[in-house]
Amino acid sequence: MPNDKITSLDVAKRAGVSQSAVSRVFTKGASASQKTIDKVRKAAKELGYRPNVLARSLITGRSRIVGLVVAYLDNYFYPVALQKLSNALKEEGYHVMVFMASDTTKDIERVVDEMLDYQVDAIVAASVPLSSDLAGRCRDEGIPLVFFNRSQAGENLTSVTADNYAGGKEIARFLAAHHPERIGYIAGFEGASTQRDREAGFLDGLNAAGREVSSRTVGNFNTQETRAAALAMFSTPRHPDAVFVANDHMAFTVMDVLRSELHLTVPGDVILVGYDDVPPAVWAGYSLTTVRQRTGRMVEETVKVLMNAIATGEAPVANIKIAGPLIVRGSAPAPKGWAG
Amino acid sequence: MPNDKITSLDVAKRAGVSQSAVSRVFTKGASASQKTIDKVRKAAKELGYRPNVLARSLITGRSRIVGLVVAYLDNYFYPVALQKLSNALKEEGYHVMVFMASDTTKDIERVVDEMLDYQVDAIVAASVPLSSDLAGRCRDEGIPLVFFNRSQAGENLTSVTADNYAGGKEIARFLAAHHPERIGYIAGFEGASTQRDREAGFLDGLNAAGREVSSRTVGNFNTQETRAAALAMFSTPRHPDAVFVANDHMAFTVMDVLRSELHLTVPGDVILVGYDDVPPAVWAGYSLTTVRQRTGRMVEETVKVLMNAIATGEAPVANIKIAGPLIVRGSAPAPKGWAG
DNA sequence: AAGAATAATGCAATCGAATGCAGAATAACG
DNA sequence: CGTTATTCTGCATTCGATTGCATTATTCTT
Repeated sequence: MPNDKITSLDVAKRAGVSQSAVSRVFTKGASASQKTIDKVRKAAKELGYRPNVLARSLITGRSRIVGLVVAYLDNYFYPVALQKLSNALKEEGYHVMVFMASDTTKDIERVVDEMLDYQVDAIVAASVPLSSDLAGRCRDEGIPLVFFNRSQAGENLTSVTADNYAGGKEIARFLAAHHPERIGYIAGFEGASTQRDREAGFLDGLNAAGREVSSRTVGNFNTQETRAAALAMFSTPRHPDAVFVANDHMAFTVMDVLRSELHLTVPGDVILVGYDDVPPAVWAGYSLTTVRQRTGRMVEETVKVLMNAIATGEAPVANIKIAGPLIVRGSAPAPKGWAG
Repeated sequence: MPNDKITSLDVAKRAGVSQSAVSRVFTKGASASQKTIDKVRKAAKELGYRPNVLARSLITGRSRIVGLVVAYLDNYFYPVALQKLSNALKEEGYHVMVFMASDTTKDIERVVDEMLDYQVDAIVAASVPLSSDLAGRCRDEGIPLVFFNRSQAGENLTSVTADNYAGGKEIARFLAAHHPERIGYIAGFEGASTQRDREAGFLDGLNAAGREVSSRTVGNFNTQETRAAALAMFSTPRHPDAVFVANDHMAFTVMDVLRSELHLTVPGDVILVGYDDVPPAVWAGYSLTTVRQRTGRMVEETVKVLMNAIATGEAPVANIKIAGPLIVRGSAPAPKGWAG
């Protein structure tokens, strides 16, 4: 109640200069004499003044807010990414506003509206399918948009993803080297580019090794369906003895089903590989062999693209792919002669 | 490039009304005739107009932004909470801006400054120790502040937490009912109220049952130290056969150490209870008995308190505790005659 | 149908800072 | 030391809305 809103004018009065002078001191790139700077800084400190970002945004037309749209936060991958993104943007003087979107088109549309209302300077869409007209809206408004962990084929949009195709291929090479009897694949949500690319790489890789998938079911990136998919695949005597599950979270579920419900051992009866390398993959209870998503690099690239787009005003169309290594752990040990 | 910034003035022109009229149509609580509303809505739709939230904030003095400070996002508990908080606030027309803070005082101070710069209407501090002068700053600025999942003793601040004391006590009752030989406790970071309250409840509960802790080590809420703490506690032959670990993530680590490194079985050799009920607790690989934090309720209460504080302008001092049930799973099955 | 009460509207000021412009102060230079 | 080139500074305007006030249009009463 004592001090209600210190404005640049208050500081100006106390420092004996004009309001513009105060503004200039706090606007980098503006010119002010050392004497003025000192006076203003001193007065500002005494009053506890800090520029009102919102007011500044109004006139500069930049809010320094980046909108992040996410559908789920319950896949470990996203919180990790969010954390890194937030930190990286902080370095650039930007901040993240979180927008949750359920998967319905209607909802996503509303979310985009809300982001525009807040005048976000850029949008990061993490695994959220923005329709092309929504993406167009953003382009029209001049707001750079990056798809994180999803690419949208055909349309010239910017995306940053893991090199899912290469990863899938590497997993194929790895599993084939074990010379298993039968190879299975448990797919994620078919609409997701991650799913498609991983599978495509996997199939091509198997092909190159003269192998193919003997069994395929769909887990849709959720626990319930994954459990069903695992049961369907492994309830028969001639089940696969090697399986690639499209992401880590599904892989955990599959492993649980194998061990607890079907009394199969991993890696004894079945060797199993996931994708993402989320934190629990390293936990001894799972010790999952998987391909790492290099979240740090992905975030770095995302920030770089965004900052560049904001600076130049023109969004570069690019599909950036970050390759990640295969991390060999207990669920699928290295085959004889495996060099990595 | 075609349409650069549609303002209320553009809409006004097209609808043949004054700019104030447009504003009134989009400001709820303002009066406008049906005719005007229709004209404006139509023009707005045609032009794709939406009010600029930042401009509005400037004059109303409310940004409709809630600042969330978090230190870690790598404990599953926080992403879940964030997701719920974001959704709950969306209902109220607010949005969450995320601020990551490392544990250093300096950094937290900077973060608070940044939040104030953005004119946030309220602050939620999740497990971050805001010093009392920082809290005072917020109070002075009239910004309601809620501690989420941490309480700060003595100082009259608002907090929303689980009823950690009661939870700890219940765990004691539960473990005592197993009549174990020796009972252990692995503590979290001693500066955290969650840690202190859980332990206090646990000790009092044991006491009431005529038991006490035979071994205590500290895991500090992080993996490395927890592993060391577990090794220290269980490397001796007369190790505890029942243990309460201060949170789930540490409990997973402990379980991993017991099983993979010390070749002890859970629950055969040791029964083990955690706290939080984060998603992996239900995974078959762990199947952890734990006390649930009712995140949904906690978030609800947080939002309620904040909205009320924003509306009335006066922050109510309250320490809201949400009790949560003990969830019995495989790591510590129900003892004979356990009713819950 | 006239007068009172209420609702709707436009005008103009305002929120807090950034910035173009023109004039003042300082620096640079010969 | 006089000029010219720079750097500073203040004035006034602007960003895109909201809102108090005065005025006009409606609705309600009787």
